[in-house]
Amino acid sequence: MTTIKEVARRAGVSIRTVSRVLNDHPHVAAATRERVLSVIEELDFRPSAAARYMRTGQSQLIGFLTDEVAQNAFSYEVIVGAQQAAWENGKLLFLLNTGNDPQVEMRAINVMRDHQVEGIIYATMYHREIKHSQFPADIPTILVNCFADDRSLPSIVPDEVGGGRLATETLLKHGHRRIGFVNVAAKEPAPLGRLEGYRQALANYGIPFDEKLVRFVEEPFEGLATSTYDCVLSLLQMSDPPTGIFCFNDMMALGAYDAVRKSNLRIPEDVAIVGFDNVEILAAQIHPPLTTVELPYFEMGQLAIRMLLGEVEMVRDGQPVQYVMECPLIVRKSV
Amino acid sequence: MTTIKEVARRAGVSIRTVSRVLNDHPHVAAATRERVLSVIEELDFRPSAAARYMRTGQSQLIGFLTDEVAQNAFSYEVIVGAQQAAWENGKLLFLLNTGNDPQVEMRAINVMRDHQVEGIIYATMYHREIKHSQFPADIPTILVNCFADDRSLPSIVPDEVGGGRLATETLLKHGHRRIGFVNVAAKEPAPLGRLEGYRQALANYGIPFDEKLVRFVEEPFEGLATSTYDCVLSLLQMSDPPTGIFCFNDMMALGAYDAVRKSNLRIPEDVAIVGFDNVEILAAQIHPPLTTVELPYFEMGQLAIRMLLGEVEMVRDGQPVQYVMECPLIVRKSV
DNA sequence: ATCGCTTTTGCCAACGATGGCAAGGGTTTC
DNA sequence: GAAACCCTTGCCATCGTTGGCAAAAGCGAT
Repeated sequence: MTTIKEVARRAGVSIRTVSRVLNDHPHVAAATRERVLSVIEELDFRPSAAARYMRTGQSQLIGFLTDEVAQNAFSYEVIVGAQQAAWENGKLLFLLNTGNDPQVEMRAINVMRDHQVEGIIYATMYHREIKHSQFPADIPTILVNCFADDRSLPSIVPDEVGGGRLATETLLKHGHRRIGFVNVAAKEPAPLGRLEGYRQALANYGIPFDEKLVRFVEEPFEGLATSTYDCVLSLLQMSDPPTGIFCFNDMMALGAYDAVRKSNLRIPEDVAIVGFDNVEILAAQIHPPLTTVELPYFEMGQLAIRMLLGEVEMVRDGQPVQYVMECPLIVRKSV
Repeated sequence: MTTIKEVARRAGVSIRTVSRVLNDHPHVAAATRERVLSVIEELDFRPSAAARYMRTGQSQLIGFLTDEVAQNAFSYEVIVGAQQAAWENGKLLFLLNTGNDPQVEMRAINVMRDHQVEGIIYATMYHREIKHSQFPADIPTILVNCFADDRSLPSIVPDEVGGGRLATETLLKHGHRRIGFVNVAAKEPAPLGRLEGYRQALANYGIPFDEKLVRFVEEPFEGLATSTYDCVLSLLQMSDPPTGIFCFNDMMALGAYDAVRKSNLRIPEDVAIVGFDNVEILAAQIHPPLTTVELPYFEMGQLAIRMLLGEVEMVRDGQPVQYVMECPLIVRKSV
């Protein structure tokens, strides 16, 4: 490893002078600067980040914690968004996956502290509530796709209600009046919020809520689409069947497609379908391509970094803020 | 930030003694150790990783570079695998996404050097060849899902040929003798290798290669499944149609499913289908669930770390080694 | 040549940790 | 009772960098 000392020796100047060149300080003769620069170039010298941190106290590091790795690895987008924003600001991202194990989580946070991270981003795979207590008070922390039980930390979450409303209104706008909703049964922000959005949209159009049109699928990942298939089939066999169906996510839309086809109906002519999540690999590939609501993961990651950097406020009126991100509609061909 | 100095002061001992306690050195009286430990606990003190590195020269950091973010974000598994293995060995992962921009790549590598990473892992989203020149010679580097043009760096790649053979033999084992292959048209290791595997499998069973059974789809991501749909339709309309179809990836299998259904045939009774990639969100959800070959991304990430740590050899007979990872078959219901 | 001013440069201390060495104190051995 | 030993502890230098301060050098004006 070449050090600043070696550069100084070769350039025939003191260490201090090299440091000045390195940091673009004034008061260095042009010729000297030139000479130092060429030695730096020649030796391919780069100052040690650790040593620099020691002196300046600026670690330039941001810790990124994730809980489990889910099937919907699309939340990877959060990481990419954060990484990109961090990079643009000269910060580096440390990645730690905790597998949702509280012990690992605690150790991970300690490791982050060891490295004097300037902030921590904690992102979950599913939108959910988490315990606040685990986070150190002395490091700025942003929650992404989750929020603290006591709202004591700033957070960024998707607007589930708005997304549900948007999906439903899309169907309403196209003239559908009987609209089915295949939801999942969990008591989590996503199913709860999307259902609320569904109700709001109906209310906006003056359509009474009909609980027979809302079905709940049990959670296990395997067979999610199959359960949806059954739901949609029974929905279509009603005496007054829906002409539009809103599916909790794109995987489930896959099951809905099968059910519609099985019923010898066409999408979107006979039955329109809207999904949620915009899993491109799925939504863009199935036939016809699925109109769906997108979870703005990339932007959420980006925003988290901006908050840590102080570009966006983290606290308003003494309260940690929660940003509720709009979920845009991705129009394809299923409506 | 509490420092070792503060701990020493409060415990009424010298810095050196605290350091000894921290590093489990002998020659510390039990009572003293106890006292120091309790102060550490009380102050919630953790030694600075940067300062420690300065003295010991052990950064414990590993840089992880990725090129672009592809639609198949499943390669995220590589990162998780690496992260987990790193964590188990007390190492930390730095994540940098370069967007496949050579300039960013160069700067990213420099940043890694600034932080004195002990090694670099470079992972690409698609299996491909890359230029070697960009990597510094003085930092151990492992390529994942790619390999250097001049083979000058150790690498880990999936066994495309073996995977293609496995997929094809799965169909052969189930009695299929006319087997179609929908490939993509690019001259890349994946399509080339899988085709070679397809040929080998046929040869093993003494079946002549029939080029009319192999179709090539142009690459654009949008409409991949649709193009496959057309291919498979024409395959099924042949006078001597295939009873088994091997699709280059799972997205394309989606198109194949549609074509088979359109032809009023059943999967797997009339036509069996095998995919590639094991994109769970897709393969496990479609009906019937897709039998497919898995890309062992997680294991590849893990192995990369093991190589960097010296648990697995990086060089044999003076040559950087290339690990060709077996791609296992995931049996579901489409064969 | 001297003075004063500005520019350029270098010395030294610091950041927070670790390791070599030696000093202090207690115990054992002759 | 003194020498030899071991256990425990502390002092100091060090890692690679930056910043405060002061010294040196250059330069124009007297």
